[in-house]
Amino acid sequence: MSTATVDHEPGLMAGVMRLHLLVSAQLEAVATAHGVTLSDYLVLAVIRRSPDGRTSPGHICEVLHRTSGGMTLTLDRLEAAGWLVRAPDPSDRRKVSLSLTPAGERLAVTVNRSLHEWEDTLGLGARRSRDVIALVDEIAGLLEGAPIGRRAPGST
Amino acid sequence: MSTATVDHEPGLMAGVMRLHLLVSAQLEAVATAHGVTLSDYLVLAVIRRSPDGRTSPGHICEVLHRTSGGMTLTLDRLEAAGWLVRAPDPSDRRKVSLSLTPAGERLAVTVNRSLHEWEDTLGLGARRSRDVIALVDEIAGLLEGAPIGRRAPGST
DNA sequence: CCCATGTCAGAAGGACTGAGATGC
DNA sequence: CGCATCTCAGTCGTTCTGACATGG
Repeated sequence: MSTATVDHEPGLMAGVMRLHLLVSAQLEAVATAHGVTLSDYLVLAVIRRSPDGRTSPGHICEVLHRTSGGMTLTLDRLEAAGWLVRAPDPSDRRKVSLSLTPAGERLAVTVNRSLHEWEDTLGLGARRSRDVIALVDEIAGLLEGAPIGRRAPGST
Repeated sequence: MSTATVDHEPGLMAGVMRLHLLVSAQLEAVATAHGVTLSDYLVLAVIRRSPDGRTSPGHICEVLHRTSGGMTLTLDRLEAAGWLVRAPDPSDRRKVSLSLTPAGERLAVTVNRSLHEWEDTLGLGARRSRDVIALVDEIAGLLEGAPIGRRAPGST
């Protein structure tokens, strides 16, 4: 059985899993405290952080790994809630231009602030934070290059 | 309005979010490659890592932040798939004792191995890993003590 | 009698698939 | 004509809520 793997530190996966669960629960809790799911907030956040505060459904699908069919439903819901509006894109009339309403902007900002407060709660000092950021970014970079979890561009 | 917060490194939450999304997608991908969802795998994993390879539904609910009603359904599904069995607990006849079947054990081991391979893929050296583990454990510890996301014990 | 554990039935909410409309 | 972008209709799998049966 010489599977010749690096000897597995018996705690990394367990730790990753534990952290993943914890982070999931808490991010979700922060968002729902403001009346949105984390998924919905992420859609608003993507719009907010796009150039001019505008993007297309397709772009959101790529960023959040969602299908276009599903995204239509989500956008319907968010639009009905008065958090975003759809407008025709002048440059390419196949596209739709999404932007936040004032209420959507407020919500996104509020949730974002809560998330930052949650972050502060952890009590990492500024210096610690910098190390963590570097590590987080490094690992995120590795993951983006990883073989698993890539998406074919043409998601129906 | 001197909210006196630590000045927000403009990247931590973004990084956490990005990492969270990436990790979610990849853990899910690893699990589904073996024909289970991550959620289902986690149930199997909790059983496997319990003393004597046995636990109760209630215990799994606590660990995974799930409701008992929902857990019943999940257990029904996993039992029907032949991955676990329910048995009466001799010491307390209200309880149910869950254990993996050989097939369930095999599946859990296989997925676990894939997760470790995924971890190796990242190419963190053994030394790096140790640092990451320490950090992960530290942050997980902080989160477990955090105010948000606690669960009342009596989840119906 | 009260609490704990688990199950059941019903319902909701979210997301996907495949087909189709419109425009480039 | 082929491709891209988005929408629509139908469906599915997962989880929750609340009521209930059983046992300590």
